[in-house]
Amino acid sequence: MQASPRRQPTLDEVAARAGVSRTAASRAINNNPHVSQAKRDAVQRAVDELGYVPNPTARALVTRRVGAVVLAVSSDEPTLFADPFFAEVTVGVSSFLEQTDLELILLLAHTPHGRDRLQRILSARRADGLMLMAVRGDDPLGQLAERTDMPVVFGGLPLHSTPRWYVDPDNRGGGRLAAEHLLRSGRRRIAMITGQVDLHACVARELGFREALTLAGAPLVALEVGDFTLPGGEAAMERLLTAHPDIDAVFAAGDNMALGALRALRRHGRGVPHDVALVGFDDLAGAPYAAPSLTTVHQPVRALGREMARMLVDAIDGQDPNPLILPTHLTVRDSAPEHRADQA
Amino acid sequence: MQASPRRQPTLDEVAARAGVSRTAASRAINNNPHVSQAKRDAVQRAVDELGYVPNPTARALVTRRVGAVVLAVSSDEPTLFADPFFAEVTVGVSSFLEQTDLELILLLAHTPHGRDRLQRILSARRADGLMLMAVRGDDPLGQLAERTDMPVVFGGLPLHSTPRWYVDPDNRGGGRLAAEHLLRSGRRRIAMITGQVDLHACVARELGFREALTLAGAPLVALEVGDFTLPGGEAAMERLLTAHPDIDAVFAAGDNMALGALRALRRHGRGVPHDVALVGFDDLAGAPYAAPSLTTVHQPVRALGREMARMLVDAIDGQDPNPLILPTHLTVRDSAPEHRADQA
DNA sequence: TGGAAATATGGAAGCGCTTCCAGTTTCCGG
DNA sequence: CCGGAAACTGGAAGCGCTTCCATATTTCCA
Repeated sequence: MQASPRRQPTLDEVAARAGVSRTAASRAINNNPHVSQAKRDAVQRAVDELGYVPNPTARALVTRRVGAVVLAVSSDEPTLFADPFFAEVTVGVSSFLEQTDLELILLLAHTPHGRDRLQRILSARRADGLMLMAVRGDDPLGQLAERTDMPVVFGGLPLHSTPRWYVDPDNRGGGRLAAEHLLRSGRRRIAMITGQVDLHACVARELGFREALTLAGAPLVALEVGDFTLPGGEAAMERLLTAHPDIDAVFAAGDNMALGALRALRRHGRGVPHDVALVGFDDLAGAPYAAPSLTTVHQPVRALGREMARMLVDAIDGQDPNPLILPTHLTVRDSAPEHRADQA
Repeated sequence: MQASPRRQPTLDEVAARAGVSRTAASRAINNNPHVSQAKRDAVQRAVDELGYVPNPTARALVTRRVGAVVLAVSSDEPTLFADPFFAEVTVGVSSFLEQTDLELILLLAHTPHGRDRLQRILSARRADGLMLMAVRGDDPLGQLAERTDMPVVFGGLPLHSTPRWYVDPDNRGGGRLAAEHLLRSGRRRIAMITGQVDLHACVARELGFREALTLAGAPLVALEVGDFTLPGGEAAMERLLTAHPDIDAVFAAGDNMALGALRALRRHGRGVPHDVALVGFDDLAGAPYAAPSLTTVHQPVRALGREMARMLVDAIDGQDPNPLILPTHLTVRDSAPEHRADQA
């Protein structure tokens, strides 16, 4: 390995030094079988001596493989990505890609201009594949993704269609778990705080939640809409408490909203879980640290990212991986214990 | 704009259609002055009709500009990036890059293999510039970054050297603010929870904190080491309470650690702020939602990312931007109010 | 009105790599 | 010792774009 030479050595120089043709050098470097061991060794030596590193751009030009994938998060508020949820997904994606030689291009498209950029990236084939997170019902990204011939993996289903490749947590099942748990612990005046209503995840969580309530013959006393943020959850809880002061349980479709709700409950002097039991969704890192610690539906966020990446890589390799639903489970903590008596 | 043609049109086809040479077409597209308006228009028309999008790879091959920058976060635990802090920085970076036509390559280098990848990216010039976050004292990335001839912007100073380009919050000043606040509110038995000791940010925060204590003639009763995580802060607080049950104030060098500490304090029945006042650092989104809400040193995290990106772009453009220290300020909330009496 | 200066133009040479294709060599069984 | 299969080898043709350079064309002022 040389100490940063002024100019990167090229394949030609490697070939010359190794005393082989450029073709042979290229083959040796790419493990193409049509080279003798002798040349292979000679090339290897030359590579080491020169500190040669193939120019990915030149390679991409001819192979038509860029060696990069895009993870796009579309939202109106730039803040969305700051949600630990996305960070965790990103970690998952990245941890899988680390095993490949694909790079991760992160695209936070929160303006029309940002979406244009994604559009351009797609039409210019600046990436080999695309992961799309949490597409809203009216998001043009959905159709945009359908039109490209680049493999696209959805993280979370879009609202109105079922794409070929997606990874989705079992939102419906998770919603059901939350309801069953609250019912089991004796709650009957149950409300819910959902997220953006045009997000499949919210619809599914609500659906599952309602399902279980209906099965038990319990009503959903009220439904308020938040936006997956702490202040959003807080405001929704405020509205809930104003309109229905007698509720004894709340299911928030996201931990952040649950944490926001917790604050509103605290301010209103409602004891959690004594007066009101609270269940979140996500099981983010902060959930055990809330006061009281948050009972929540756990979804494997990092695995979600990892599997999205794996699926995309498979798709790029010309396979046709199966869509994936990841299991959720309930993590019981203090904000909604098994039995009401535990806390009363 | 065509409906996704089987093959992307090339510059040659645009030129042919516009009835000009390829050279002229290229110039028209790149706003090179050496083209007549007439040809410019003709080319524009052809571009529109064909839905032509320049091939960035081919362009990069000749211009030697890749059109991408790397944001690298190096750490042993893959979890680090999941810290809302980094997510927020990323949002800042991304929001600036959105105005340019640079792409953001995210590299979470938490294994030796990950660092190799970064190394390869640098030597293969797969990016035009590099942003490096929170480099630890012994991190090989530091030297690696010095050896490359690609512009490198540091987010947070490295421990032992002062790079040419960096953006750093005023950690020392922030530490000072925390100490002054605690002293002002009448605390005297003060401890600190720092992060990794080979991180410049921690050293600087501690330095500032100690400075202000010394100036007031107050001792630093104890110092425990955490790792910027919730459990890390919790454990550090446990140790603190065991060894020094009489402390009446704690400064945690990060909000996550402060939140962890809060839990330990709660478990030990210590009232916050009545028995122990708690000050964090960062002012993450969750700080106002803790119970009690967290007094903390605010640092402009998103601005940090934005300025890193701006600085890098300037550096890539051949300018020599000045390093930047961003101001911090104290956000007073309930965990450490102005006056002890407020809460007693 | 005559050129010098300014402006426009396109041919051709690459950027660094992969890969087709047409040979050349090597290896064996007959 | 021969012929064909199998294994190598390297020349050359691009991938799609920018840009140098030499050549037109126009402009403008003395």
